[in-house]
Amino acid sequence: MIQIAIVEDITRIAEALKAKILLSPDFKLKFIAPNGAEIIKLLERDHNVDVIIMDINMPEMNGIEATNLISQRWPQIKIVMSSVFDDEQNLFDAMLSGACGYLLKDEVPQKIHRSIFEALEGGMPMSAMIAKKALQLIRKSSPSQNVQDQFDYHLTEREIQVLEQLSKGLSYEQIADNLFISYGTVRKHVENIYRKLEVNNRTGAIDKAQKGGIL
Amino acid sequence: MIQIAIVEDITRIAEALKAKILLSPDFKLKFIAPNGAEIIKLLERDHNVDVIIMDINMPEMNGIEATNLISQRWPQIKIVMSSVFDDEQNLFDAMLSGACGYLLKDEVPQKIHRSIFEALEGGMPMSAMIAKKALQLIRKSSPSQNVQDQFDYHLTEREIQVLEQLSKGLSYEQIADNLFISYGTVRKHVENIYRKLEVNNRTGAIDKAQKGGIL
DNA sequence: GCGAAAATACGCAACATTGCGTATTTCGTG
DNA sequence: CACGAAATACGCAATGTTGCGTATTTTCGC
Repeated sequence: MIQIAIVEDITRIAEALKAKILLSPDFKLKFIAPNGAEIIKLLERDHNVDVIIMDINMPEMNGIEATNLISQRWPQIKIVMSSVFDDEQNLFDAMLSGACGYLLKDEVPQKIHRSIFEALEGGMPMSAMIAKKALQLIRKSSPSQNVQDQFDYHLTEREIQVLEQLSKGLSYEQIADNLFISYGTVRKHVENIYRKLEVNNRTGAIDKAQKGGIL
Repeated sequence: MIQIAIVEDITRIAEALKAKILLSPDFKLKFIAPNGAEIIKLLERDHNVDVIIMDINMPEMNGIEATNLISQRWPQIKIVMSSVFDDEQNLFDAMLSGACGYLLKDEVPQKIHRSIFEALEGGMPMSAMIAKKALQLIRKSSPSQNVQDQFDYHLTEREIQVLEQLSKGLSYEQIADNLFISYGTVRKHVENIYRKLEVNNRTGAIDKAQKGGIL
């Protein structure tokens, strides 16, 4: 069962979204919050959430700020933006803040369902209009000179997940909590990461991972 | 019925892809071509094709060149790249040539299925690994530096020096040694840095400093 | 189904980091 | 000169990290 949260200030829209999501038996709607501050309070009590659908314009704390905080503190939670705006700046801000996808508000249920699965699989779900903008952005960005083929340190999927959380400054305990494994297991993963990267502390690992294109 | 074409030189892979596509009754496999030159000959006779799944590395005419030609001549045809390579340059070339999506070769049937629909709807279907790269590209080309640069954390010169050394993974003792101050002083600087950046560990400080343009 | 690789988990011990309090000295500005 | 900000410095206690050993369970390809 995939745990979903909706963050949206306009009740009518939140209800519509809820209805669309509940059409599928794969999803459980865990939280509905009216703004960023509220969802963070809820997550502090229980962060067992897979995907958050986040509005951008909200009172109290907007979607960008909230996404910044959440993606820092619980990096394993996937955040998909939902907005009526399809401009470049909002897309940028969303992506920079840690969102993995961006949907416009009038999407049909099937598209929303697919987007949630895509987000979970590490994809980048977007509405057609947004995809067009994203494509333009990628095409505009200059062809990178340093296509320095990354070394393959043979990190496993799980190790990369741990490394990502390490790089955000989370403690072993927080990482264990986020990934639903024990403190001891996190420690073992970290040991293996350090051995593979040939470093002996967190900062060295991050440095090497960033230079090697892992992060 | 959605008309599909496969362009792939390795018979084994082409057959595997064909099998995956034929799992769905929505798709009709119209053409299988071994290279870019061949698919173009076929399209010249009959271009009633909705989506082409195009390999990149092929003899005669590679996928990038072929995509360039096809997207120019039959712009309504959606082209999704398929490759074993997940590097930035190939992604970039593919997007420039007119492809709308990029899949890695080992995708499961459902993902391919979804990707074809997404392509038709104007989306940007990508494998998880590719989505990650695309996200990096977008983030790199960010014009919105001003969003973060607004915040001045009021770090002093000395604090920035300490922060720089912190970010390289040096211990307090090494930093003290490098800056000709005592261990205790380094600690105090670190405390002040963390307070100003509102973090409580080294990695969090580095993360924030990098995002905020301090480092 | 066998075997290898990965993921899970814990204990011990050494060492490093962090938070808080306190205090003195240095330096530039009004 | 007086003031405040910055830099210097140390002690204590709590917490976090790292390295090493060991061990079981799970997953995946052959």
